Amino acid sequence: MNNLKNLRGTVDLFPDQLIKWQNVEKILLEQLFRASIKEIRTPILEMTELFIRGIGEGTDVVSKEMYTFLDRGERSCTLRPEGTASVARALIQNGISSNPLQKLWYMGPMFRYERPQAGRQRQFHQLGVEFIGHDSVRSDVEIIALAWDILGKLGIKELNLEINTLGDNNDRSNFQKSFLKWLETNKDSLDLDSQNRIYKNPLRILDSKNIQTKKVLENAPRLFNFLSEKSHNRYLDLKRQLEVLKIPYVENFNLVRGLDYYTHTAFEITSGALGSQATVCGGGRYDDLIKQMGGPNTPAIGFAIGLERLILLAGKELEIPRNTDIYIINQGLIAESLAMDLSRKLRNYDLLVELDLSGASFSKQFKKANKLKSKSIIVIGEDEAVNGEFIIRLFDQSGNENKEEAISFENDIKLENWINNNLLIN
RNA sequence: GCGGGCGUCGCCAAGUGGUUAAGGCAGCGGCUUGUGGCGCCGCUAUUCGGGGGUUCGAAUCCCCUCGCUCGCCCCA
Repeated sequence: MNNLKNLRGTVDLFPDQLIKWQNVEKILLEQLFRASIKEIRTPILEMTELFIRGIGEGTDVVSKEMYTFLDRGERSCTLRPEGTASVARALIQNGISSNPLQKLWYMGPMFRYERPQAGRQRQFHQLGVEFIGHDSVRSDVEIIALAWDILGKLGIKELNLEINTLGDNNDRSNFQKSFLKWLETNKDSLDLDSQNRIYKNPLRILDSKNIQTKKVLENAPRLFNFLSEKSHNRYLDLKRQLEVLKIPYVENFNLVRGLDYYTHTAFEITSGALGSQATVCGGGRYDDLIKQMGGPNTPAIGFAIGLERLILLAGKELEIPRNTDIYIINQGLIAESLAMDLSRKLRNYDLLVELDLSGASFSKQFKKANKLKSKSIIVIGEDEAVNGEFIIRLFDQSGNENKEEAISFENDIKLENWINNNLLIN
C-alpha cells in the first residue's frame, strides 16, 4: 500500500483544473501589463527575522502560523506567509533611491500553518501589487480601482468593497492610549479572545465578530475621532475620488487589517459566495514599513488577491479547454517517422496538434480523435507512406463523411492553404 | 488550537451485523485482424481511509488515528 501523501493543506492540481488557473492568470497578467505594472520575484524562503520585523510579532500570522525551521547552517528560515515584507526587503537591499517610484506585482505560493477549510489552504497563492514611493490619494484610488477592475474583468459579480482609514502613526498612538484605558475598564464585558489581545494587539479587537463584543464596542472611542485634520481630509478625498469613478464602497470603521504595517487607507473586497472565508482581496497603505525595516522613508500602498478564492469565484466559462485542431493517426514503422516529422512541421502554426503514440489499431486511434473532439485528423499508414501523401480530413462528432484531401509530404504550400482555409478561419 | 458532519474502485454512489460488496461514468478488450458517432458484448474493489477491539461472523458496533468538510479563530 502506498502511504505517501501530500501534506495537509496542500493540493495537487491536474490539467482539468489548471485550465481555469491558466485562463485566470492570463487575464490577470494582461491587466497588469496594460496598467504598466512590472513583475518582481523574490525568494519563497527568507530569514525568519524579516517577517517578525515586517509583519509584527504580535500578529497571529507571525506568532502561530509560520513555517519556520533551522537550515543546515543553523539559520532560522521561514517560508513566506505573505509577499509585502519580501518586496520591501528586496527594494531596500538593492537600493530604492535610484528608482523611488515603482509599481510592482508578484504572484506565487505563500505558506501559513492554519486549519484548512474551503478557500483556505496551508500553501496558497497570492497575486500582490505594490505601489512604492507613492503617497498621493490618487495612488490609493488607482490601487483600489485596479483590484476592483481585475475582479470585474474575471466576470465576478456581487463584490463588496469596504474601506477604512487607520490614520498615521500619531493618530493611532493617540487613539490607542484612550482605547486602552477604555478596554481596561470594560475588560470583563469582552470575549476571551479580545481580552487576550488587549496588550498584544488591541486594534484587532475592533474587528471581533463576537456579537457581545461588537455591541460593547459601540461605546468605545473611535479611531476616526482621533484623526488629524490632514488624515481626515485625506480620507474624505479618497471617498470623493472613488465616487467620481463610480466604484461603490461601504465604510467599515472596524476594518483593521491583520498585519501591523498598515496606515491610513485599509480596504477589503469580499464576496458572499465564499462562505466564511469571504475576503478575496485585502490591502492598504503602509507608509512606515520600509523605513522601519531600515530603508529610506518611503510611502507605499498595495493589495493581495487570494488566487484559490479567485478561482472559486471566477466563471465556469474559464474552465473550457481548447480542443485539438489536428489529431495525427499513424501506424507502421515508416509511417510513424513521417507522422512525427509532420507534427513538428505543424508546430509552426497556431494549432493544437496531437500525435498519437499508442501504436494501437486505426479504429482505436479514430475513437480517440473523436473523444478529443478534434477538429481534423491526419491519417498516415503504410499506404500513405508508400504513396508519399497523407490524408487530412475535417472531423466532426457526428461520424458523417467530411471534407478531406490527400496532400504530398513535400507539398507545404498545399498543406498551408488547407490549414488556412479550414482550420484557421476563426 | 477548539466544536459539528463525513470517509465504500480514478469519479458518482447502493449496502447499517450473516454465504461470492449493487449500479452508473471513466478506463481496457471485442463486434469492426486499416477507418470515427451511436449501439451491443465482456473485463476492471479478496475489500470498504489506516490501525486495534467486540463477535461464530463486521463495510456495517466500539476505541484510536489520518484525511476531507462546515463553523469558531485568523486571513487572501
